[in-house]
Amino acid sequence: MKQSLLFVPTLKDAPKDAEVKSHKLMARAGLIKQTAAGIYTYLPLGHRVMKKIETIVRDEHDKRECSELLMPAIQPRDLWEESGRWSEYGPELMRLKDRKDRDFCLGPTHEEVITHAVRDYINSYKKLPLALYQIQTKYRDELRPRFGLMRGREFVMKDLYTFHESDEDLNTWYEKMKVAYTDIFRRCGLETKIVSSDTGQIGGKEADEFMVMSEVGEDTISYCDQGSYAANKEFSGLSAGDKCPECEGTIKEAKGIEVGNIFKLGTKYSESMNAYFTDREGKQKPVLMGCYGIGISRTLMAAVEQHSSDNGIVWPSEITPFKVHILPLKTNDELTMEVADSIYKELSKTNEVLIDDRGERPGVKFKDADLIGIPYRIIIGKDVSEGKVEFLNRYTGEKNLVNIAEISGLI
RNA sequence: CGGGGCGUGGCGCAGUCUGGUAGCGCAUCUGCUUUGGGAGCAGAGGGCCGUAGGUUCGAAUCCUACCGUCCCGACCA
Repeated sequence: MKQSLLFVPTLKDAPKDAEVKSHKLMARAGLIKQTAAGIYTYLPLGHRVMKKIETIVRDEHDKRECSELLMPAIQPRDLWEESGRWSEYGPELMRLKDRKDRDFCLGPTHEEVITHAVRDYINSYKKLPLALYQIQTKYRDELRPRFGLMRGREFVMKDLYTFHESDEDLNTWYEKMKVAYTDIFRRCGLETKIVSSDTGQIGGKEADEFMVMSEVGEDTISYCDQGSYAANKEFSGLSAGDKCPECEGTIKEAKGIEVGNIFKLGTKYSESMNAYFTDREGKQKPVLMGCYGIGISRTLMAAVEQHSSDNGIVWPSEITPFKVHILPLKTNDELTMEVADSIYKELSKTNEVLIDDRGERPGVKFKDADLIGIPYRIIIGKDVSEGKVEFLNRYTGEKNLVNIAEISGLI
């Protein structure tokens, strides 16, 4: 891809309303642009990374026999009356009316819609289990949107819903998805800590959150310095210095970004919304449900927060918008452009390559490239006349002058 | 929703206290010179000063209301 055609509006100065590092960088690197409070446009580079994250999410779900579907963002009031949440949810629910004055809401989550979608079909234990997910834009009219993509009023989320005939089966899937989530975040370059949590507004029995340790996190995690115990401080009530409830260790505290959560919903929605099936004994039972969320846009932000300095991002390999960045320093030099073009064509056969074809000065190109954060950089400069270009590995910081012919072997 | 900021060309800001009709840096356009870390010189274009009222001969500046936005706190992927 030619950089001149990609639309990467980089900024020298961060917009003044950006506070945390990742927000500043995402604005400066031309990944996102704020449209309203808590509402953002994903520019081409940001969008590419989002798609990479979504690809990983789809891969890890599909291989565990989950099926993707797509539900509406606009949801009718009736379904929310059935679950009781039209009145329970409060002002966070974005409500609107159609021209006939009927009530709707913009979905903050999809338990109602998914239950409605499957309840007529799931009439027997033979139809279970079932696992359905979507990647979709969610709406929550937050009291206070915050920190760029960290807490938006509109955000992209993956939500999975599972349906079971027994607790054992729900537990099996719950554990299976726990592993899937850890894998997903690891592939996104994020190490997560699993902490047990309250079930909150969604309701249900048991829940775990996936936290990325970070200074800018909104949650405080109480964790054991020796064992594996970790919980959201808000619910556990444990503070730094307390004894671990599971072993001899001592509790410590850290800030975390919640990038995912999983819930055992039980029968909250199946009972209220009449999703019953006939079990092996011929009895009518409410179907057991689980739900599992991943904040896709928040994961994007967490990745930037973790993999950056003040000068720019260094993308984890699986979610980088491009793998290779070619910088021809003199765009008006024939040899430079010839070499740049041939390397570009060669590498593009098997890689995503961005070439900075703009007529900018070297300094501008370097600064922008640092910001944008593509892991491998090929600089075509002075030594091109001797058949050499510079190869920079941004993970290691290693810079080498290499023969043009050797380039493809290094990627 | 309470407390505190901020709103002036695309971005970052000065000017507001003490009213006199808008300025700086970057960016943009033209020309020349430059070309390995956000170039130099010369010239040019671009602003309902958040909105609406009010005070005044005169308002970016003073008063009132509203809107937007950010931060801190109470709720949440």
